Amino acid sequence: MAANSRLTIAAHALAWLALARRRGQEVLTSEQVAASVNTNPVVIRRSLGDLRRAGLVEVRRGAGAGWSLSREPERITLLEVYDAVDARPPFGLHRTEPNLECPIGRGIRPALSGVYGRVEHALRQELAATSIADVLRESLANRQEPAGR
Amino acid sequence: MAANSRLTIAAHALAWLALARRRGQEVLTSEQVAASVNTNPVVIRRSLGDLRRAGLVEVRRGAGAGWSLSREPERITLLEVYDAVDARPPFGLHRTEPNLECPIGRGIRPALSGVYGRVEHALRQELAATSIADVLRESLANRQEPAGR
DNA sequence: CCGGATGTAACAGAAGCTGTTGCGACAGGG
DNA sequence: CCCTGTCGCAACAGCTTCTGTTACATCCGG
Repeated sequence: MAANSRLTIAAHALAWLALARRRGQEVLTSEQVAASVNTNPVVIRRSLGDLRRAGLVEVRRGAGAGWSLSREPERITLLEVYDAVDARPPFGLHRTEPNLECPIGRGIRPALSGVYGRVEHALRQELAATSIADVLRESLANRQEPAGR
Repeated sequence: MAANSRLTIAAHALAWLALARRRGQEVLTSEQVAASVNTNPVVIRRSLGDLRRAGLVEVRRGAGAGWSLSREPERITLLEVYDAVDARPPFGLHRTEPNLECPIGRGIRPALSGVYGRVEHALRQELAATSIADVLRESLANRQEPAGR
């Protein structure tokens, strides 16, 4: 499973920030977020750094520093997160140029680019339909009760 | 560009087989296909082997061996090719389990699975809308004339 | 049988992602 | 003014995946 988990990590961090905000805690440190995602704080700083450059979160430095959402979670879509983390597109073209002497080799790349463009568009539409608030709500609805307690 | 070019390679090979069939040449060797894709014949055999297991192409062994389409290119969709080559899904979940003590960590995975499932569904619908015959037609339409001749 | 082509294993190189360490930069509090 | 906690970022290792390559066994039409 070496697939892209960047979008997952970023969405997790944002949902956690959204929940903290709702609970009245304005900022979280990268270490606090990392504790929930179960990874290294530097990984979280990298991810939140992408989101900061995209204007989705804000950071305060110095003592008492931490991260907070730039706007309400209802107005942050997964599409924005997807663009912010710069995930790799699902399909790539030939990594070496096809043989241009061949009629297929000559025209296949624009042909597939068209198809892949439509796929990407459909993917983006789906991501745009879900907000961080939706993710947060779904997460809270889906949490199972602790097994034996 | 380490992205998945498997679908691209397979679609290229199939379009080439479709064109050869239209021209009256029933079978092509992996070497002939590799010459158009501009890669190693073993790469093509791997790819076409996937397609053979999915029933999209047939292979004849022995002398005069080679590959041919199992059915008309109009009836082979890119979705079938996608399933045959077993490309990786665009998004992956956490590679380490999130912290289950945290309300987000507990419910985020099913929440994101739902979103990712909808994305995958949209992607599949787009791929199902394009056939190898479409790819062939688009390729022939898009080939640019040789620069100076 | 022979020859040409496939099937498949094994390996190397390149690239990407994650995790980790280390250190400089920054700012609020004492 | 310094101290301390936190971020920013570079660098590196480990892992995995993908592609390309070589090598060799297997198959089967002529």
